[in-house]
Amino acid sequence: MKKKTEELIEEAEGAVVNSIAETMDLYGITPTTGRLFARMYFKQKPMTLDDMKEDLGMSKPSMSIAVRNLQEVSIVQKVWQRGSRKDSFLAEKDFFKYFSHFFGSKWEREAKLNLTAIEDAEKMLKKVLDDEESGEEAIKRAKIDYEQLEDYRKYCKWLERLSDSIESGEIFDFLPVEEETGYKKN
Amino acid sequence: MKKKTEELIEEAEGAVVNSIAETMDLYGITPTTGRLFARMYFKQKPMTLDDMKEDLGMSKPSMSIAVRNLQEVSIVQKVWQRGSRKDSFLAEKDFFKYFSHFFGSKWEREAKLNLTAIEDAEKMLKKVLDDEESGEEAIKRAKIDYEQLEDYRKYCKWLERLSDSIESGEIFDFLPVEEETGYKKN
DNA sequence: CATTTTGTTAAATTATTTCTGAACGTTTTT
DNA sequence: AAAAACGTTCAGAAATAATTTAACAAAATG
Repeated sequence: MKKKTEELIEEAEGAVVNSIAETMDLYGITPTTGRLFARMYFKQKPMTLDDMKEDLGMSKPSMSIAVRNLQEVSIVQKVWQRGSRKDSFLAEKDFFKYFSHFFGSKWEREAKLNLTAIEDAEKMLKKVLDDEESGEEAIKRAKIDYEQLEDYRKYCKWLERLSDSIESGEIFDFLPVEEETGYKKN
Repeated sequence: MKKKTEELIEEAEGAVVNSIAETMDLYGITPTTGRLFARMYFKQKPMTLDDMKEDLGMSKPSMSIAVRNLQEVSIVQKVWQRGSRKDSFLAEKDFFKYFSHFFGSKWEREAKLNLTAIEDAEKMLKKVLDDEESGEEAIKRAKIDYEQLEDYRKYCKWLERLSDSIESGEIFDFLPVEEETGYKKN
């Protein structure tokens, strides 16, 4: 029954593949990109575009795009394979690194984007506040907005620091990876 | 020039609205849902569906769905307004709470989903490993998968703890919200 | 240097999602 | 109790996004 056990393994992997793809979907990763990563996660050797194509039963351009998406969030790496002149790719197996890369880069980008928008907005609001001809209502509204944005700015700054401490691994000092389940340190 | 200052304020808010909507999009929040939240963020009073409809220039069903999405991640709340029998909604202005609710619930869901998939998969893999008739190759593969899944499980457990410490606010002990920029504590 | 291999881009098709007006069921008002 | 107001569901239309085939450009081979 060699066939049976192979099937069982495939089914086991399949369950996790579905789950990983579904959860990645929660964060805006498109389904096939998610599925590709999950499949790669179970491979012990680097995959070429042709491998992926065959594995997922999809076209090569689709795989090209999907793998690029994964590279962009640094959870898949291009590796060099002697002998083959095809590009080869390897998935990140350490989910802690996965987490760091994925959220680290997203938060960093989020913070940067919003900080510049906040700067722009605050400049305009200052103009309103400094303008003699601004109406009372406008002044009031501008003031409220400005203060709110200052709070928002603090959050963005915090996000940046969070991002740093994620990428540096510092966060694992605060929240260590426990060795085994069932034990509690305190 | 009262008109001018109003416009300037609108432009200021608009810049941040765009930025917020764009970053929410990064995490799988649909554009109009993101835009709705961002607009609500700048309102000092609760909004009704009709307010939203007018504010975004969209249909009421769209607003109904969008606001439901926002409620689901706990960044918008239904509030009671005396006098009106329409439902009123208020956006979360504290982005730290926003962060907690948003990622807290997502991570929790992610962990739960994957943990059950891992359990299922491990059961199947055990069957393969215990089966006398399993081929050598199958055994090897099952073993590797099993060990990998154990690592993955540790990550999911960690995610659960992270989620807890986020929702409890404990994380702010580790990474405090700094009062002002430019100062460093150490 | 011509030929083959490989990865990406472009255009067209297909599938999916989003949006709206209409219909519906509930609740409130009169 | 009838009428009006309100929020949601539904079906179809419109807009987006994903996928594929075909064409292309770059690089390696012989």
